[in-house]
Amino acid sequence: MGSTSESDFPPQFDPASVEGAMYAAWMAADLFHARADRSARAGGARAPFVIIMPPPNVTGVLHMGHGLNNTVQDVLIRWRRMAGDEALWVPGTDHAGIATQNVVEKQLAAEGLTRFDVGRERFVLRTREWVARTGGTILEQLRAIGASADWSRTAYTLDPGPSSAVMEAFVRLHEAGLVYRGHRVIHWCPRCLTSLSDEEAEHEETTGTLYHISYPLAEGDRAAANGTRSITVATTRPETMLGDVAVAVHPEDERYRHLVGKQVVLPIANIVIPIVADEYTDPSFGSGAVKITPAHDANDFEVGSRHELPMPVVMSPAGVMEEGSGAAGRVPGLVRGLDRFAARERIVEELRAQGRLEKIETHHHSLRHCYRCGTVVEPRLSDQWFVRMKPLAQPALEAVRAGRLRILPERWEAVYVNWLENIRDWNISRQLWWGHRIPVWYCDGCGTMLVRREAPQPAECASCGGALRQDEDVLDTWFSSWLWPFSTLGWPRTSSRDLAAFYPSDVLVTAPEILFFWVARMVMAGYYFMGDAPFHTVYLTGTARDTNHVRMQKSLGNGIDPLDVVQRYGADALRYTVVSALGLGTDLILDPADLERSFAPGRNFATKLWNIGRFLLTNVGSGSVEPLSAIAPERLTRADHWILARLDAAIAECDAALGPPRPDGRHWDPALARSGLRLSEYIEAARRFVWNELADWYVEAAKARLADGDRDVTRAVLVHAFDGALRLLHPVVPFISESLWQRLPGRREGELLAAAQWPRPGTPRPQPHGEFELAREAVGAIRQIRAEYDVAPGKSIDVVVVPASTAAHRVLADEAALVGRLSRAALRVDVPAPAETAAHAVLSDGSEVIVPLAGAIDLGKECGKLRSELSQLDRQLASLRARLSNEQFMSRAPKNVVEAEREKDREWSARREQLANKVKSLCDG
RNA sequence: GGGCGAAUAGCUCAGUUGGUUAGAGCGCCUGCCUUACACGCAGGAAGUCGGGGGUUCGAGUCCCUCUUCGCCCACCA
Repeated sequence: MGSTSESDFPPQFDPASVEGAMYAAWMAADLFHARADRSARAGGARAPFVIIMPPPNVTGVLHMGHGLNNTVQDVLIRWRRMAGDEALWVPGTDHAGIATQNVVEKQLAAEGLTRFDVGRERFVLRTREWVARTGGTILEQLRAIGASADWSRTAYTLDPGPSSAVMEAFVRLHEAGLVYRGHRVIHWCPRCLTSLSDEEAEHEETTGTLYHISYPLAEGDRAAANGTRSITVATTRPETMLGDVAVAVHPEDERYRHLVGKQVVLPIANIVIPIVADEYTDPSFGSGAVKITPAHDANDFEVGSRHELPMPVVMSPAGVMEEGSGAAGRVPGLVRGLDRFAARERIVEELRAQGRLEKIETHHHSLRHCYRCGTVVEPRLSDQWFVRMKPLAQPALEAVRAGRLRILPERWEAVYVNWLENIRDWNISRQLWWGHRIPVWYCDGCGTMLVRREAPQPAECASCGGALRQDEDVLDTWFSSWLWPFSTLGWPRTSSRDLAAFYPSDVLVTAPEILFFWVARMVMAGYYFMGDAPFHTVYLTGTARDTNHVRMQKSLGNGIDPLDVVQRYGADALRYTVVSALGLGTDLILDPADLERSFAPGRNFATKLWNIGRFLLTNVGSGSVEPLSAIAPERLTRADHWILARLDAAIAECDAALGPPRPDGRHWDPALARSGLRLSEYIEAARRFVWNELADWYVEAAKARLADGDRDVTRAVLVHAFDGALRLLHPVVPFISESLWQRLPGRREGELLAAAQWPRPGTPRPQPHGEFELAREAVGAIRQIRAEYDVAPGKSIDVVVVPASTAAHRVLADEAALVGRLSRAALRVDVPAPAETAAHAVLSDGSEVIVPLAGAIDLGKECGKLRSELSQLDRQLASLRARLSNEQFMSRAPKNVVEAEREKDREWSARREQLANKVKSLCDG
């Protein structure tokens, strides 16, 4: 590093040969490691800036969603690190209960085994080994995209620290009465063989069938029922009728009032059940009578409880028809042993045969599915552990309402609030083997229940000395996740320095899908256990989708492997492409079939940046460069002032787009709460500066001056401007920017851009740098004329400029050489021009550009062009003047708007006059 | 069923509290290997801002309505 010879500079950046070494250099400098003692909260001098990484599944592999998400986090962390914060990005992985267990079960299935064949202990061991072997791959992959996380703090949900946090949280909540054992109907996945939380049972619209079945009145009741022989119920799940314990009608439904208290015979099962009245029944739906199956429907469970009805379970955990608890004699041989869906068909057949099937209609409704495997969820009566959520939700709601916590894009705040307002208790026990085992023991002898957090497990019952048996279940994966913002920092050890120095964190970057699963629960846990929200900002990213806007998914084969992109175009190209496409709240649309095109923006930019550096560094050379501060302002040219002003503007735009890193105080100022985190705007401002301003104009202007002008000043300005650009760009394109920055003259040994200071605007430019704009405009006008009249690119032409004012005269005369060079023209100022054999253009200040092109000018065409320009200007002027002479506009519009319109009027008038004169002399003569 | 959001150039998106002639990237057309870059340079074409109505001196921006997409939530069997 540090050399600037041509041989170091192939025309294209070679990411493969640079990225690994660069990452190693950052690691060697320990740049990503945050120190608690430097945090202002622990006596240090720096504001902490903390991001807790959403822990990917430990066995996962990197996909585009991770690429997007972690790029955003890395950009923010690198930005704040440069800005002088003690920046901490905590990485980690999640044991992912069901997901991981499913994978290992699949491996077993390939060997013809189930987890029950190998037993709990060996299964857990095997899973642990597999995780040890393949886990953590994803964290390695994050390094490949440049993630600057603090790897010394890498956490894993099953590590001792986070595990003790889980036990501590469970026990504390239990002591507070917020964790309890509940007996009720929950969502059950017959494939995963576990209960699920409400959030894990996802709705999906489906077209189903509504079966109308007639239940005959019991023999003794027929006479008393005024001739009514049967009652019809409607159901989408006939197989559950075997578990029916009643038929319910609305208490005020005149059609059925006389039947309440009578009994019907449940077909197929041939059991007598009562007709009850319950307000739950909707008289307008179906027949107005509903079958009640308390063990297989959450609503029916409520009805059953109210009427103290039995609750027979007619299905096995795997969804096979069987006589479970309280269901003796209810499941006939006809369906026994059949899967629930096969049983449905068989029962429908049988009902039809018995003449009990009255009607079949299609019915649109939504069914719950397991979020891990997609299986239709079966409501099932069972005993589970729950967390009482209402008390926890209150502070989490308050946080958003009071502006202590903001969610971007803002519209998600309403979703968050709505969920918390209607929150229901959280089922946290899972009938799995992979996870944190519930710290509860039961004594079979005396029935005592023991809830313990201590590591040595209790051996025998304290009251009767009987043997203790630990609860078989594990906790929901999300029960460890919701503690993540503080369990990773050492909680519950209150002596943890990290906890004091880095909690609460700042920004949480994640996908909207887990707003409820994770984000809202983290806020609740933060308030309950730490007394403070875990972060002040939630940034919800969009989703990676293909060109048909279908979410990228491994199973659909429409994914993009970020590592593939890194290999082809480099990590910077990947990151730039992602960031530049990341408008707040917009999805990332990429074409998996055309990586070339999808990542062209990033690849093109990387090459361009590299070549700007290539030119600039080889021309500046390795000799010492004066710092800009040592150069007297009068030595600077218009172009120098201009590019320095543009740099300041770019810095200001980047800062504005990134926004305030944290609220000022405990609450977000409503005026600022929605600002910032506009990553695409930030990178666009930086791109525009380095490409469209520095490269397109200043570097071009500098070529001549490097050859025969004031070399030292030009070199100083080039280096200063490029240094500023690289600093602004570094968070997005860390590898290429660092690689170039290392070659800038004046670097001290070992100095790294990744640790360099984020740029600040310089002092305001003392000279009117805006004058350079007139020169740029002249260049543009001449280029336009050249293209229009097909002047050969190599051919130099004569150009005359007639300035509109003495100020314009001064500027254009000074810059004539530059304008000439940039437009391949011999430029003279203020010489009367030949009228007819020339092409004409009028600049915005009214100055006129005249290009004599003997023999090439089609006067008719030229006049047509000028006339159309004139008439367009006239139209605009007319509407402008209408506005200016409109009383209401003049009295109601704000002063600055009126003033701007007046200024516009002056400029346009000057230009209009010039144009009109030109048309008159050229065309009307 | 309830709630929310979106509709701007061929594609993906910007357009700040209503106020210049609605922008960018990719794609397209024309011409250029101008000794940093063809992954580039220069020039250019392309939008009745989804339809209709309204408020206003002024509407892509605010209101109503229709159409079409998307998202979240939901115990009507």
